[in-house]
Amino acid sequence: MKLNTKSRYAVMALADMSKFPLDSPVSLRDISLRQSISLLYLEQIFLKLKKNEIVKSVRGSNGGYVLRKDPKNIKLSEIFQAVDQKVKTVGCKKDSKKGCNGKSAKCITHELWDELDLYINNFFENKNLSDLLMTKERKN
Amino acid sequence: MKLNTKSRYAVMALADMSKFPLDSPVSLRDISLRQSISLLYLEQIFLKLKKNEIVKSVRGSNGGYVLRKDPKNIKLSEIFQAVDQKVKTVGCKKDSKKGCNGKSAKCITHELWDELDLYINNFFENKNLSDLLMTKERKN
DNA sequence: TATATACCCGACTAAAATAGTCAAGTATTA
DNA sequence: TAATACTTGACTATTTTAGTCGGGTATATA
Ligand code: FES
Ligand code: FES
Repeated sequence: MKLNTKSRYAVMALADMSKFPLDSPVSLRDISLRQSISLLYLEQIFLKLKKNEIVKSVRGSNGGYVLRKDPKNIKLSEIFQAVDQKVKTVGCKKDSKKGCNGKSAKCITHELWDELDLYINNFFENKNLSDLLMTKERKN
Repeated sequence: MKLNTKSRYAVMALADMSKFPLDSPVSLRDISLRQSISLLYLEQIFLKLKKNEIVKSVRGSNGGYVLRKDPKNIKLSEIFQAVDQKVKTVGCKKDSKKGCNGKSAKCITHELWDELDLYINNFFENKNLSDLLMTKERKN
């Protein structure tokens, strides 16, 4: 049960952005430097964030990315979905009628993992970007 | 954010066991057949469960494994810990003072991931083996 | 006491996922 | 027109996962 860097960086980068005036573009280069994330990797991530309409891009010199919504309204679940990093706790195909064992019924633990899935997603559903910022004394 | 088979199988196998008389040994071969889990993989898993005193072994013909405690008292967190599959949400070393970026301070998202870590572990802490069994109508 | 059953244990490996990099662009502004 | 910054697809090294393999040892029962 591990969180991957793609999700972690996506949130980190967006959190970085939301500390700056929301209407002026923030360049990936700056985020890369401040947060020590590979620029090329960030580009890959932001392409997805853009496609999923979480940010919009401003090309050219002095360009960068701009948040499309107030940080208060950007839920972590949206971000995760955008970089398509889903929570996967069950062993079986989610829609299939078959179990993880190939048998026709769901296995004895299926319900448990399903519950865990919901539980975790609930966390992401109830957290937004601005929650990250209102902790006491944040710099860097 | 994905659950691996080791943890999933460990819980599945123990849940299987706890449906049988608790004092007579259950062989891995039987579990393997009922739950469609590779026997050799199960052996690997049970070695750890044994070392961590969740089960004890009975060697020889008619042998198998026996739960060391009532299923009611076996928390999922114990099982996960036994097969050493930890939850890892932060990018940094947990005890280190350094951040995931190599800098001297923790990153802007650290607190969030730490909270998530606690949140997930809380789930495992509050579930035990017997919770898996009391759902209506369980066979296979 | 022979034989089958079942646990014991370390080492090994194929395949998949992760965490990036690279190359070759295009658009915009100063 | 030079510099900045986004765009996109393909590629790759490394790590992790999900097992397998081989060669044991202990015990029950026929
Ligand atoms: S996890 Fe869905 S059937 Fe086993
Ligand atoms: S996750 Fe701990 S410092 Fe970034």
